[in-house]
Amino acid sequence: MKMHIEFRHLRTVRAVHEAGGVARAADLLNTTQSALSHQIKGLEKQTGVELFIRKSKPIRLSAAGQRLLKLANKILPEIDAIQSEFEDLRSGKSGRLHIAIECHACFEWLFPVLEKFRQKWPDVDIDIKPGLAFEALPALQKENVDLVISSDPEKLPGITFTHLFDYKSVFVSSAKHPLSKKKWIEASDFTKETLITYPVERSRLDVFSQLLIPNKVEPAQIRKADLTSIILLLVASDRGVTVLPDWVVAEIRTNSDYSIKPLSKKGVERGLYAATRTECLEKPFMRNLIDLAGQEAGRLQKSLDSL
Amino acid sequence: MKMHIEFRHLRTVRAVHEAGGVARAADLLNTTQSALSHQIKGLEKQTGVELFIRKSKPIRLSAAGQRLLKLANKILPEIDAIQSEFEDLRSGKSGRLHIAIECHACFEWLFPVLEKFRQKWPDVDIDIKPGLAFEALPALQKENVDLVISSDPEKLPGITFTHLFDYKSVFVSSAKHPLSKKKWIEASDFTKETLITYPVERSRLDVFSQLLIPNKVEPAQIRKADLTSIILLLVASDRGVTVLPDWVVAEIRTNSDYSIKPLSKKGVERGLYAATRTECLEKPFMRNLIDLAGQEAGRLQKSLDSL
DNA sequence: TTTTTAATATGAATAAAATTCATATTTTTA
DNA sequence: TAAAAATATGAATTTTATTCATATTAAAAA
Repeated sequence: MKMHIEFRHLRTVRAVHEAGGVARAADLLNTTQSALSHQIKGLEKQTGVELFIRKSKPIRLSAAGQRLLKLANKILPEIDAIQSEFEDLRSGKSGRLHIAIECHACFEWLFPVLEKFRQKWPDVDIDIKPGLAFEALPALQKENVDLVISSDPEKLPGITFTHLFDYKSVFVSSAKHPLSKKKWIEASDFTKETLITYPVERSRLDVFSQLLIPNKVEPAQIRKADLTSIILLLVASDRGVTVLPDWVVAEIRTNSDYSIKPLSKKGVERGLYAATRTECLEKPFMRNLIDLAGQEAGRLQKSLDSL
Repeated sequence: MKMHIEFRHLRTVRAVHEAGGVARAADLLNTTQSALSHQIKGLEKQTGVELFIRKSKPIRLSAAGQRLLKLANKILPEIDAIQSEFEDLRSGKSGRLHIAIECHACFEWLFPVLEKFRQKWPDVDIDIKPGLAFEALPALQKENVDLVISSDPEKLPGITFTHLFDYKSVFVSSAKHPLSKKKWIEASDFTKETLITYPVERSRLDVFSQLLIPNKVEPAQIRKADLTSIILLLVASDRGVTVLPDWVVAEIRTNSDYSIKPLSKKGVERGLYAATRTECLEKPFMRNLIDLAGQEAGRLQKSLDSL
């Protein structure tokens, strides 16, 4: 008295209808006539309703049975569909790729990479999660995101950092700016300057973490801007100076309005990494994304060298 | 490796989501935490997909798990619905009432009965099956129909005939017709007449089965018409004569255009029966229909007597 | 941190259920 | 009416699901 309607029953009802009889349905379902007979009997007992008309010999569906058939035809394709979705997931054709970015400027090179990726893996659910730049790595561990772009590799259990490329952080000012006379820029040079940065915590800005904080220097003023193009516009009109990755400023290298100088005598060089859960590196689309990122990095590098 | 997705799994996924955790879901489903844990594990093995994120402690649905939840929310209400439909069927609140009518004129009194019935049993699927007047009883046995209105009760296994009412077959002609002079009409009176009948086999027309065939009389001409009102129209304009049940002609009794006479000296009296499969008499709606038919018959009888 | 507590996982035993086999019964057809 | 086809049934068997006892793991508290 506890049995429920199960998918098995729906399949049986459908098969009996389509094959026209229990015996033929049994062939269709690779089972025995007896099994189906017991099954139907059990279902009828459970529901308390006659599903088949037994007075005719290949048995036919009763009105109630037809109602059940209707349900079967509605429901069974749905699980077939989800099974095949799961098959895509398992084979790595589809999946989730939710990304957190620690480094704000990275949008610049990430978007073209994602555009290529999207065309190749249309079934992968791509998203960029805003607002968790600081807790990006815990979020990665907790499977809230699947990929973190970071400059600070750490030893974390279950997390793998894949090196993408290296870049230099460079100082940018207007060509008219007094500091443009110098060969390189030191921390102390910022004391009297307005520094324009992305609106994120200092710890995530190379100019602070690599230069100003270690040297305990505070700029005269700090001004924040979202977009790289706006930062550059402000710099061009001499409202302040900034520090950006070299591949960001590649496009303005030939522009005589700007002056670009290394930070400190030996330069500030940093690496960029893709952090993923180690097991996710198995997934073809994940490896492919990291490959594409590496290729894009190579392209950027070449465009820098050629200038 | 052969297990399928089952309703059980959908219920579990839904419960784990709603209760927020396996242990609480187990309470909800009146089972143990262990059972659900094994269940989930089996399902994940089957689909090859991680349905839950286990790194957080009340475990959460993964992207794939959410897909499954969506399916569960779509499918589970559907079986709940069908279960309650079946419950209605079992309790006799709903059901199928497909009717075959052997006697063509019976539409006249059946329609008002069905109208009352329909209001009382809105969930019963009523239909009148045309075209199987002759094989009505076999169709009843084979469960193609559920009720047959018949004048010829037979002893058949599994079939019960319930008497509804008796009626007389009466002769109708125009008032100007020569036969309207007679006290009653005999078979031989038809020899020179045009007889107007419903378009069905002779065996199903009382005038033939009860009078003309036994007396081996053939009318001069036969003309067929579908509707009682058309037959009466033709009779009024003296295009022929007809034979109808007394309750059909009740409404024209007071109309001086018509003459109504008994068939033969002692009259042709017949019974009308509701034939059903014996087990269907258990169903409340079936008994009620037969009751309603009896009441309607009583009403007809009264309207005859009062004239 | 370390400890404690809550939540989930697991293996073996048990319980439940579905399927098969052999055969009986019923319906249809020749 | 017999033969053939289709379905039903009971008991044995196999498969599957659940429980129990306990281990493991993640989160919360100290």
